[in-house]
Amino acid sequence: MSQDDRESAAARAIAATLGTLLLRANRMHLYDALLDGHSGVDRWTYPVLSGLARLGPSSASELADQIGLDRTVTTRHATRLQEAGLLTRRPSTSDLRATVLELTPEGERRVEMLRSRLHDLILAAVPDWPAARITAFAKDFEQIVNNLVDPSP
Amino acid sequence: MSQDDRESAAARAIAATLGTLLLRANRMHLYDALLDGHSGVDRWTYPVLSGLARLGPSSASELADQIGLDRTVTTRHATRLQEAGLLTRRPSTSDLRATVLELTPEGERRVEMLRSRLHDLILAAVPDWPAARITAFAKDFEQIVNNLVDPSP
DNA sequence: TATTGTTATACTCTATAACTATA
DNA sequence: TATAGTTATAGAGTATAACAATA
Repeated sequence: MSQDDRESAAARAIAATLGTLLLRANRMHLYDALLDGHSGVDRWTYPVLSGLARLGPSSASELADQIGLDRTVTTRHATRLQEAGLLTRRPSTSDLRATVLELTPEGERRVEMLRSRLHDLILAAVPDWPAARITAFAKDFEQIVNNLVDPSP
Repeated sequence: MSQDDRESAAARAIAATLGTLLLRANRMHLYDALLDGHSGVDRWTYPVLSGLARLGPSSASELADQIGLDRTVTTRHATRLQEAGLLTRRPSTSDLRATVLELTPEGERRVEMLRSRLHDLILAAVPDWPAARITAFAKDFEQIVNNLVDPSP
C-alpha cells in the first residue's frame, strides 16, 4: 500500500467517524449524558451559557456572534437562563442601547460542573491511553477541527 | 507538570474542540461546504442518503434505527430524496407490509461524489501531516468517538 | 443612517397519535 | 396482538421583519 493510499484510507476513516459524531442521535446522546439533571440548561441554552462563560460579561449581539446564533434567538435563550437564575441582565454603562449579560455565581458554578463532567466523560473514553497519546490527539484534533470549520486564512 | 495534570489539560482541550465542532454554526458551515450545489440533498436528507448507502437496500424502519431518527421523519425525508430521483421505493417480496428503499444509480453517484468531497475536505485540513500521523489520528478519533457515543459495553 | 434589544410572525424539523394493511 | 408505512397534528427552534431607543 502506497503512502497516498494510506492517507486516503485514513481520510475516509476520519470522514466516517466525523459522520458518526455529527449524526443527530449521537449528538443528542452526548448532550443528554452531559446535561442530565441540570435544570435550566438544555442542548439549546447550553451554547449560550458556555459561550458567555468563555466570553465573559457581554452583550447579546457579541454573544450571538461568538456562538453563531441570531441575536433574536440568543436573547430568548438568555431569558430562559435568566429565569433559571443562571445569568443576569444589566444596562451597559458605556452604550445605553446595550444590555450586559453576565453569569450569576450559580451560573458560574453550573458551568464549572458541566466542564468537569465533560472532562470526565472524555477521560473515560480514553481509559488506557498514555498521557502522551492523549496530548497528541488533543493537538491534532484541535488543528483538524479548526481547519475544517474555518478553512483558508 | 505531573502525568495526571497533562492528561487533565489534554482532556480539557479535547472538550473545548469537541464543543467547537458541535456548535451549530460550525456544523452548518461544514454541511454547507459539503452539500453546496447538490440539489435534493441537504443537512436533513443527507443522513438518510448516507445511511441508506451504508446499509444497502432496506426498509424505512431499519434505516430509521440506523440513523437514529423516527420512522415518520425518515419516510418523509426519503420522499424528498425520491422526488429528487436519488432513491426508489418498491414493495418487499418477503414482507408485504414493508417497502424497500434503494438508491438509484443517480443516488449512488451522488453518494460517491459527496464521499469524495468530504474526503478532500479532510485531506485539506491536514495539509502537512505525514501519513503515519493521519493514520494514528484516524484510529484514535474512531475509538474516542465510539466510546463517547456508546459508553459501556 | 446604523446598531441594540426585543417581540411578532412565518417556516421547518421532529415526534406523538392515529389509520390502514399485513405478520 | 404487534409491526410496517404513512399522514395529520402539535410542539419547539430558528430566522426575517418590525418596533422603539440610542449611537
